[in-house]
Amino acid sequence: MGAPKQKWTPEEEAALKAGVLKHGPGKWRTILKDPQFSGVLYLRSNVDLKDKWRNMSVMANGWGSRERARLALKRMHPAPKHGESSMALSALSQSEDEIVDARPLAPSGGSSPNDGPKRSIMRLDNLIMEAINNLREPGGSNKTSIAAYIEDQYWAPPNFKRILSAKLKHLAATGKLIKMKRKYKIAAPSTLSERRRNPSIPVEGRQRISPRIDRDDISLTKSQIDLELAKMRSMTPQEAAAAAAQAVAEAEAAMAEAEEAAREAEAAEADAEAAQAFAEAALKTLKGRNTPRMNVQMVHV
DNA sequence: AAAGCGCTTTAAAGCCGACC
DNA sequence: GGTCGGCTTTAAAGCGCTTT
Repeated sequence: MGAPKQKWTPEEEAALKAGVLKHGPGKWRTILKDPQFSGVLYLRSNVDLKDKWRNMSVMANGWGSRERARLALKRMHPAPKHGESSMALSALSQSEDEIVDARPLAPSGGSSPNDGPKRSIMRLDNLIMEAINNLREPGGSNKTSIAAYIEDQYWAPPNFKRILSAKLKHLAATGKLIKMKRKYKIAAPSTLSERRRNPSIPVEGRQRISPRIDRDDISLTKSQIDLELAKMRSMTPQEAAAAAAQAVAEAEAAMAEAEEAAREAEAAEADAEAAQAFAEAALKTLKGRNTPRMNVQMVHV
């Protein structure tokens, strides 16, 4: 790894958001060539834009930073002491495990995801095995076909592909699946069939689950993004360019205000509680000042 | 050109022993 | 018992290469 990390500045992030609003996600080269954004993004490649957008999307889907997780944890379990922290974490991970592997995937056949306890506990591990089993593809099934099968049979969360990738990687690493040329085969079918006969057999021990997955219903939703993109598409190129430029300017101004608010909060650190209340109040003020479009963009400021 | 994947870097958090 | 400092672990973020 030769090149040092090049951290994204708020201006670059704002330009990226505006570029995606104007051209749509996936048009990274187009965004880079756009003179409106090239001045800010001249240090970035199309791949940089793709990666950053992926990370930002992850944040928007609720895969928050550790800071957010830590704050949430503090609110749930205020200042766990030495020796108590493991208890608090285990309680948290338990609920998350239920949510992550169980909640998002429920049968789609007209029934709601809350269709009763017997089908509420469906683990992604089992679904992957089921998909590979039922697809019966020679040489195994690739991630796309597995995802297609599960999405066809069950309701999947917006970030399902990413969850699936991580899970496939984990299963391959633990030897439950064999990966060959991007295709996955079940390594130990006997174990699976035994588990089917006796569903009480745990698939595996409690996994450490990231807190981000169960928050895909907060902040920016896909429908909101689609709505905004549809609005942009209905505009003339001039209107779109003007709106994007305004978005960049508003985002920069909002971020400057947020930074100022943070500085003021730090100055009030004599009382941590008071500082936190101040930051939240400042955030509300910022959100209130922005247009509806900006509210979408500023969700995870 | 875009997407996917795997790796490294970095920073924060946790752990633990030494010291007062 | 409390705290300080060093070490380890973990996960986000960024980069490079490969595949589609």
